Amino acid sequence: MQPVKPIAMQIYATLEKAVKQGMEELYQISVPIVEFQSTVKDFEGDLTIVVFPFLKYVKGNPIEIGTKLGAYLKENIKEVEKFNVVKGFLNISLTDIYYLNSINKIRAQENFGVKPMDKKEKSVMVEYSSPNTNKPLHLGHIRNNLLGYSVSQIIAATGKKVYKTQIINDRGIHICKSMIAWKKFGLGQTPEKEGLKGDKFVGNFYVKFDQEYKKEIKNLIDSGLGEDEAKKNAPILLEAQEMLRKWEAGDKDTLDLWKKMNEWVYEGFNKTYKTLGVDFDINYFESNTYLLGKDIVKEGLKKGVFFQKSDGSVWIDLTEDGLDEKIVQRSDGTAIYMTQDIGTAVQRIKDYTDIDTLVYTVGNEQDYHFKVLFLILKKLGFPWAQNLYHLSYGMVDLPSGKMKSREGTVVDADDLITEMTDTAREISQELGKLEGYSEEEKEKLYKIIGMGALKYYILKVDPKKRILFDPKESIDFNGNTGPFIQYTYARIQSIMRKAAFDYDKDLSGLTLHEKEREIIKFLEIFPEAVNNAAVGLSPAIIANYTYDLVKAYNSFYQTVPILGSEDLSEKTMRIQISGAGGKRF
RNA sequence: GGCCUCGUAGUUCAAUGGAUAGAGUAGAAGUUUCCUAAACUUUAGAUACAAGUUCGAUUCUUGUCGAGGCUACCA
Repeated sequence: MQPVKPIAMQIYATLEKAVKQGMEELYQISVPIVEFQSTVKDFEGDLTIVVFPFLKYVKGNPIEIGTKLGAYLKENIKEVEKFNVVKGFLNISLTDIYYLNSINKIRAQENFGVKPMDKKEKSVMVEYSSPNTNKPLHLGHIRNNLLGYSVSQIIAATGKKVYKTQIINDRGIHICKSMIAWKKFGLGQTPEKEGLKGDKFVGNFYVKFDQEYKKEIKNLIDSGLGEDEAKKNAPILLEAQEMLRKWEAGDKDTLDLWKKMNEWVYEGFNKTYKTLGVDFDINYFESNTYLLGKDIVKEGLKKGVFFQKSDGSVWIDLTEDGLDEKIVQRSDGTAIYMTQDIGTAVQRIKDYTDIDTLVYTVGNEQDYHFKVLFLILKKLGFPWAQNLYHLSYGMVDLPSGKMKSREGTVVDADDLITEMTDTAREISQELGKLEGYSEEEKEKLYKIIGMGALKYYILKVDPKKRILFDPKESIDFNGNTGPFIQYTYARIQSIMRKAAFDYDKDLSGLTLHEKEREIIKFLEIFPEAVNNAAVGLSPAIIANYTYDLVKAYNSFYQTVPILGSEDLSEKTMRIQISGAGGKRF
């Protein structure tokens, strides 16, 4: 697995310059780009220069060109120890001294040398989660939350300030349904009295509403009504709609109940967020934003970006961009989802003048919506409109098929978290790994391990791909998993505790094991991996990178025999490597 | 119908246009005087199909087949 190929980064610039100069001297041509890649195992060398592209500029045999170039590099660059040429590939071996210097430089750098993506230093706002307040979080939210939070962390690691936000869908018919059901069937009940998490408590009433609604429909049909008529005229639905009208009119009792039920839900959400390890800097509530955007529509109409149909509805024509016409305001003058999103984006830039980039973590079923949204904002002429990103992710499938709340095939977030922790407990006890810890410490560790497994399992997959999630079998603790990485990390820490050594020892004269060089190569490209992940909005890049590094480390310590304390050379080097790598897992 | 995304070992996932397509797991065979064996080593196993561009294609283009999504005056 090589999402980012291990290439000795620190010598890049030197080599690139030398190659260009070499081609100039040898063939009197200038090559604009030098292509590097890591040398494939089975061939000797650390990094490889691809000669083929040079054939565009100079006629000749790639092997001959490679050989001459290799000789030139060996002559002029002291870090080049030797070289060989296979077909059009010039493989270069670097000296141990180079790696030793490199690891020292890496150690000295803050954050392992991760550089900001660009120098503008504007901040970024990342939106994720965006739940409805009528039911608990599920597996889909877990992928959303982990992706959004992880991307926030990655961008922050590149030196930018990140604002994490969620937009909470706290208004609308769905919450009114829960409210009506509570009034009818649960008056006086509270989550505390029932011993339930607040979101579960409210979600149960949503389910109850649906049951009652179905019952009423059936009764109406039995009394001779058509199905569509019955669906529209079920008394409990009419009550919910009436409640929504009251809410919009600002009726005090309705608002009080609404606030109370939402508070219960938030309390439940916050517990889940805390366990997942995600948090937010700002919350936006739809009850505050759902009227936004209308003034912008008015302005856009004036500018001619939008047009009005005879019934008064407002549209934008995107046929030139290969899309359709899209409505942005209803004929009765009210806002729709799109209007609201336009307004909210503008509002966010107003609220936080230091941001110029918005990232939306939303499932790929809304690809079209965001394509349109971004296009509209561009046409409206906002300068930041070119920095809008939809972090689109695939659905989470179950072995039984798609998750459908109506069919009861939803995996509840809290249940899943509990199950992961339980599995971690079982396996740990079976292996007897945690003897000597207190019960409290053990429980804490089970949670860390279980959540590590879940997070890694979700994040290692390319966001845009669907995930097949088998709660029983898919989550493993062996192999390419979170616990495997955690375990390696723990071992590295253990070395750090046991071995004392001198970081400033003169390292000249040491020789390196082949696998040590491999590990150093990974450390060298760590900044690149982070930046790639930030640009691609893909934690999977870092997950896979980390796994490769950990695997290289494991392979190393199994291969190289432990030396006596009198022979510090190899041991010291190894400890330095693990020290540098340790902090980042 | 139109548009978008995805098709890689039995299975779950990798691979800036580069060399012999990598890992985990499941299968077969091994390793423990060793910083914690949740490990390591060996072995078998795949690019849906067909054209095209290229020195070179899992990657880019087109078509076919298959899976999913979007195509609301819902959010």
